[in-house]
Amino acid sequence: MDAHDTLVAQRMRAFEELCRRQGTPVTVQRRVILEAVLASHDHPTADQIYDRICGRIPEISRTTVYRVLDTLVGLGMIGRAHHPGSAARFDAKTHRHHHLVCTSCRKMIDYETPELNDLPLPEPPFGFQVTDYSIQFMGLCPDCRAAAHGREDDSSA
Amino acid sequence: MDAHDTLVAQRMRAFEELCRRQGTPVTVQRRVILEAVLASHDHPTADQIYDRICGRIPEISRTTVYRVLDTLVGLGMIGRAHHPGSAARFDAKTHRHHHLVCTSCRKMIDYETPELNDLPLPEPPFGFQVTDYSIQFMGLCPDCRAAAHGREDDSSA
DNA sequence: CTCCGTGCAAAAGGTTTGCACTGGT
DNA sequence: ACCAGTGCAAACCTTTTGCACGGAG
Repeated sequence: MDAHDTLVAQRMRAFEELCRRQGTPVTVQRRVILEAVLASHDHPTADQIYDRICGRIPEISRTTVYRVLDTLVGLGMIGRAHHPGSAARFDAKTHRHHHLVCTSCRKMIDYETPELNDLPLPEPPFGFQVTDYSIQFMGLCPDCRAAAHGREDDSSA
Repeated sequence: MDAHDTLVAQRMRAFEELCRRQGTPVTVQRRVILEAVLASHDHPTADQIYDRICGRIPEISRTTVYRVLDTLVGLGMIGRAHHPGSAARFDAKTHRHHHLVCTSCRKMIDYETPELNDLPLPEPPFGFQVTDYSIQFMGLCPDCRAAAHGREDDSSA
C-alpha cells in the first residue's frame, strides 16, 4: 500500500502547487474531497463522496461537495465518468455505433465506422462477460471550435 | 428522404408486430413517441421528446413519455445513450482508460489496457476535433452472471 | 370484458443558486 | 484585510410513484 499512498501524496502536492500557481485557495474541504476521490476506486457519485467525508468534516454541506468536485474537474485533478443509468438520452439506433461528444456544448453525434466495430476485445478481466461496446470520442465540434477561435481572436485583438 | 421514410415505416411495422407477438398493446402514445425518436438524430432527452410530441398529442403527460421510452428500450426498439453531463460520477484517473459497465447492476469498473489506448482514430467527420476517447464495454459482471445462472437453475428446477 | 397503459398530481431525488459568514492568501 | 470558498436553505429540474379512468386485446 505504500506505493499507492505515495502516489496519493504526490497528487496532493501537485494539487497544492497547482492551486498556489493559480492563486486558488487550498481549503480543508478541497483537500479532503480530493483525498476521498483519490482513495475511491468505484466511481462514486457526489453524494457518495459526501457520505464518505461526513466522518471527517461533519458540518460540510452537500453544496460544497458539488462545487468542489466541479472545481477539481476543472483543475484536471480528477475525471468525470459518464455513467449509464443517469443517462436519459435516446437513440433510434440499436446497433453498434459510437459517439462524438463535444466537451464544450455537450452535443452528441453518432459516429459509425466499420473499422471500429470489430475491435479485438482483449481478455476481459474480473470475469466480466462483454456483450457490446461503444466508444465515446471527446473533442470540440466545429461550432465550438469556431467559437473558441473567435474568442482567441478577440483577446488578441 | 424516401429511403429514410421507408426505413422508419419498416421500424414501425416491426414494432407493431413485436407488440402483437408479445401481447403488448400498440397505443397511440407509443407509436407517436417511437416515431419521434426515429425521426430524431440528436439524442433527445425524455423532455425533448415530450416537447416534440406535444403538438401531436397535447394532452400527453411527461410521465407517459418516460414510461413509454422505457418500454421501447426494453423492447429493443430504441437505444439509450450515455450522455456525459448528466453523469455525476467521479474518478481519480485523468489519463485515458476505459470502463466495464454491468448492464444489470450498473457497476462500473475501470479497464486499463495498453492495446486500446492507441486506436487508429479514423478521420473524424463533421470537422470534429477529437482530443480523447473512452470505450465503454457493456456486459455482465461476475456477480450478476452468477445471479442470472442461479435464476435459470431455479426456473428449470 | 379484463387489464394494461395513461393522465394527473404529488413525491422523491439530485443538483444549482442566493446570501451572509468563515477561512485562506 | 480582501476575496474566494463555504454553509444553509430554498429553488429547480428531472424522474418516479399511486391511484382512478379509458382504450387495446
